Amino acid sequence: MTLVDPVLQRSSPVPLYFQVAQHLEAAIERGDLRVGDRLENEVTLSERWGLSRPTVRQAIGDLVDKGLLVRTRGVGTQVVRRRVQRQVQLTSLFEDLRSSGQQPTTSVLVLERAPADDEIAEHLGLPSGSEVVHIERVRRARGVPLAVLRNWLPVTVAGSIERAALEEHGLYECLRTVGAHVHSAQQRIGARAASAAEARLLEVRRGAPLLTMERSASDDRARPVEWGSHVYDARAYSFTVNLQSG
Amino acid sequence: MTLVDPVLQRSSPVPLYFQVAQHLEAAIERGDLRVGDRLENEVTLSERWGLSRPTVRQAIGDLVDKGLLVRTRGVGTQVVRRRVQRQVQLTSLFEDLRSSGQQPTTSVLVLERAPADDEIAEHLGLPSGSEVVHIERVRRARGVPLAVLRNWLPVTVAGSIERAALEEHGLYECLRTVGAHVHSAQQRIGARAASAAEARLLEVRRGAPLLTMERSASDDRARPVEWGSHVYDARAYSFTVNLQSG
DNA sequence: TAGTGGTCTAGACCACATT
DNA sequence: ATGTGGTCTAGACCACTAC
Repeated sequence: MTLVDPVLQRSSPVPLYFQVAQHLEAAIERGDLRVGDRLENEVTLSERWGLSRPTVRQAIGDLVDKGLLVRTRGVGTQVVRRRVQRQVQLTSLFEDLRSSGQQPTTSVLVLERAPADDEIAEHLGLPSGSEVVHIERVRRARGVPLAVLRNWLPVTVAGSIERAALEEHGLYECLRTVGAHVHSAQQRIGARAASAAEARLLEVRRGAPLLTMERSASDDRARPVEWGSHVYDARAYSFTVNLQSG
Repeated sequence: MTLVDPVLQRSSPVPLYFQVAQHLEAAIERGDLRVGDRLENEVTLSERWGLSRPTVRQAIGDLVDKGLLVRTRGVGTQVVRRRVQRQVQLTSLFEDLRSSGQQPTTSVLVLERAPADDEIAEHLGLPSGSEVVHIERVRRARGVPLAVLRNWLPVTVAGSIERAALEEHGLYECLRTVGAHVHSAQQRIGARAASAAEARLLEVRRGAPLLTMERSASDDRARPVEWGSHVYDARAYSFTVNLQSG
């Protein structure tokens, strides 16, 4: 037995199944349970830990959903991955530089209220011509521009966002501090040649390959929160997408 | 009450919670339940349908995971989306043409066994120089080439794949018929300028923007199944990525 | 205060994979 | 034949939201 029993706190507000899931996830992360290892069966675990089987099952089920475990009827439960993978990650020179201690920067070109044109209004589910917050930013590393980020948000959501916050933190971080929680987003990733204006902003030649991303984001009541249209220098950025059971 | 009761078949091998989930999903899809509508509470539903509350809860939970419903404690369960969204979808001229009745084609340039170079061997978790299956295909619509798809697979997985199958069906479809089930995949999406060779194959000018995708796929025991490196004409393809609770 | 979902129990029987 | 996960029941109490 390499798996230590969890220390369960029944008085804690943290649900028991969650405590168990955290314990198992930590054991996998630490390497106590390795890829390919089998867990003991659910009945044995629940008896040893003094829990009902459904409670243990819920914990295991959560880790299955996270992609760390697989259950096979008649066989058992096995570890298949050591770490949780994020669904989508923008792997960028910008983040690499930040984590390696260098200081990339974000400068805000535009932060204004303006009437929405038809396309923006449609994306945000607002009447055409409604006032919206329009943000335009440039990301630079060592002074070299790498990305141009353009966003439009309902005034009700982003009316109080400040320029200084946007230069220090990501947009979603700013939205959280204002109480807007993004629940789901749809992104469209493509590529195209740089227009003259984009080439000027990004200091690349006209026609250079750019990675593009358009995004619609909504809160948990399906209300539109943000629409964005971003372009990235293709040499500096790529997207990583992780899929399961496809 | 706009929601019709489900017809439950207790003798069916289909689980009750799944029958309920299908019934709710169909009602949402049909529009009987619209975005914003609230379900009756779980206790009432389970009593009316002659099921235990956990069974009804599991059905609702599955649709929450699919992103169709949201549950809020003290409030209730609401519809937030009408259709299930696929996690990642390659939206392409190719698929558009197929669904509009036109006939796009896939031609197999290469289907061979060859020793893996270091990079391929690493991606497939094999010793360097191991024999692998190497596939190279071109996708065309109306005779115009739109994508070049290059894949490498372990011989144990793809040893019996045939040229004709690859010209008729997608790679993953072929893998399923051979008993290889892809469980998870990691994709890296980027952009770059077309090399001379790529420009020739895709009939674009050298330096034209291409959308690129590299993919590692594994089965449910975390064994590598496939590694692929694809390039797409950026005018014809884009990726759609759907995120939740991010 | 009333009503909702969130958590938990202690069983039961079944389907499937392995031996 | 055995052991595993898959499904299901009939309750219980709690935490949160809205009024």
